[in-house]
Amino acid sequence: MNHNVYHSIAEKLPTMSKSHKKIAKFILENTNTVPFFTVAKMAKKAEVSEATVVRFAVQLGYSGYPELQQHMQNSVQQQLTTVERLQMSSQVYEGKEQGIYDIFQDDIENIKTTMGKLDISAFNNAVNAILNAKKVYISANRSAASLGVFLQYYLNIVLENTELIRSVEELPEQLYKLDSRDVVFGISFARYSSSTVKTMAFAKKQGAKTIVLTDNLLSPLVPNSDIVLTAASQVPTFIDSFAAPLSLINALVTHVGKERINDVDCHLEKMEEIWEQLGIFYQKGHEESNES
Amino acid sequence: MNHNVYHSIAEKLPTMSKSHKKIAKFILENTNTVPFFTVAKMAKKAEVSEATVVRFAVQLGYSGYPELQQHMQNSVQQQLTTVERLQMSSQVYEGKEQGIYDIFQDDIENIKTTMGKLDISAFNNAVNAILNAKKVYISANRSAASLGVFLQYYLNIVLENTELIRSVEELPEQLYKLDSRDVVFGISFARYSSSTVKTMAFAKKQGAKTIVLTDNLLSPLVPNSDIVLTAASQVPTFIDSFAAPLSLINALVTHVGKERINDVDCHLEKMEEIWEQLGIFYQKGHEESNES
DNA sequence: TGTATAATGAAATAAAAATTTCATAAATTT
DNA sequence: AAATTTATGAAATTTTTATTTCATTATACA
Repeated sequence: MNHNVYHSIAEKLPTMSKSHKKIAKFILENTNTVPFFTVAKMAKKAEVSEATVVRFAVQLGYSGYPELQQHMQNSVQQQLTTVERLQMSSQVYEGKEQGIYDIFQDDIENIKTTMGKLDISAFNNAVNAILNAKKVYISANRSAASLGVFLQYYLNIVLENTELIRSVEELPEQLYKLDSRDVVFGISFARYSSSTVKTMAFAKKQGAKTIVLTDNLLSPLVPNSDIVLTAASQVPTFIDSFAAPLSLINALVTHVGKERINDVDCHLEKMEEIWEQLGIFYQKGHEESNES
Repeated sequence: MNHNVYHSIAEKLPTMSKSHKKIAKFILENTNTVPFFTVAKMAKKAEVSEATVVRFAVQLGYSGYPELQQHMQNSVQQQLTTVERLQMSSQVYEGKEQGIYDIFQDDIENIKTTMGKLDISAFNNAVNAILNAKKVYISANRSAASLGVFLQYYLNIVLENTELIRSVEELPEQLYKLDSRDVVFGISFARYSSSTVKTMAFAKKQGAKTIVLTDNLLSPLVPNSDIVLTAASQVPTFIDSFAAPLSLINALVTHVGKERINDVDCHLEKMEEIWEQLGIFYQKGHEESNES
């Protein structure tokens, strides 16, 4: 168990006193700044006395505050060296860790590539098309379904008119009344799902506005689309990496949301009420209520 | 005016005395550790006296060593808190394009942060737990459902024993026979879904191995989990950004897959056949076959 | 509800860190 | 090379920071 400072704090959190919890919480929420704090500053920020801060450190098993601080500082230093090492990259790593970090590194590259190749006018067209749509249908299958779920969830919060199509089978019922005021958004990446390809072809034929998110312009989705967005998804393994496409979807949803800022605020408030009534989101304080 | 401490040190280096050069050089070569040093440590490391270290700080224009230290610490914090700064400052984006790129940039930062903070042993434990599981259940709701869908899709290709639980309602039927050889994988981020929290609490009580992917150690999922993985998801908008968590899931699936390399190959071959028969994936040449 | 126990903060004390002093040793100038 | 200036380190001093004490408040227990 290579428990670092923060893990051990988090672990002991439940058994801590009120003030100690305040300190623990503050530390865990500010891991980047806290290692620099003196006892006095820590006490002030966490709204407890200096004595309590010292007792906190001792209770965690350290000889005093300086020792706790030392451990937190090491954590920051490690963090930086890890990132730096990776930035420099090219260095050969030993063992398993290499592979883990490589995947993150690949995703960063994918996002950079996506950013670099982004067609801003296509992006803006997509935002406008979505904003003006009567209804937005999203077609995404297989692994890309995850992207579809994400896009649908947030677009629906903003627009309240978004639906997810999971396969061609359920397509006809949903889409037979499709017209030019609707938008169909297709998402598919290499080993393109034939279901999504067919859906887009159908949508196009019906005269709907079609947007696709895919990996490149050779994708079979392209011929049937009015607006093409591309995102990099290459990693040298058997899976697709969707970090970059997801980031692009983030940007898309954010910009649609920005245009609809007032509507969204209003809608979010309504949603808040409903969520609260249904207990959709976890609330502090209710935590131990159903335990012995 | 963007002169930070290190720039001004580098600038004045040529005019410095012997001992001061020693200090300056040491600082510039150890920007990550030096901000934590006391005068004494600094003196020892740079092989000069404490008095000289103090004089060095004064000569640079600071009131004393603590002020120099303060500036160096700010530098470290800035490195780490691009994301936080954005949240604080809530600067209004000017040009639209900048806003688009900022989102990608934030996601890159999120991935870097996630990478830096990754607990490798927790990661390896998660991989092993999944590999040894009789069955893997994934609990993910709301926006995090997208991550759940992705994880389930790929884990199922590798292991053939993965199921997605979408809400507590369908929980009892799936989980009543849960035992210690099963793994339950919970995914939830700020505004934690109470459904997922409850599911994890139940799983833990039943004695299953629990893994969670969440944003930090204060998450309500943590108390009910054996293995905790954290990923950054902060962007200064109304949505959660899942690029970093997704990247972490990529890494996880890849590593599980690597361990099962032979099984996976074999399984993928079988899947290929099935996919081909069902026409799941798009094939060149067949594209217009069922059109016009 | 009263009692025992634990937790807390203000202030005193101890410890550590930074700064200054001063004698000495390098440079620099003539 | 001698005189002057400048830089340096050991030790003393000052300042800052951490810890302990003790009276008070909050919490748990019976």
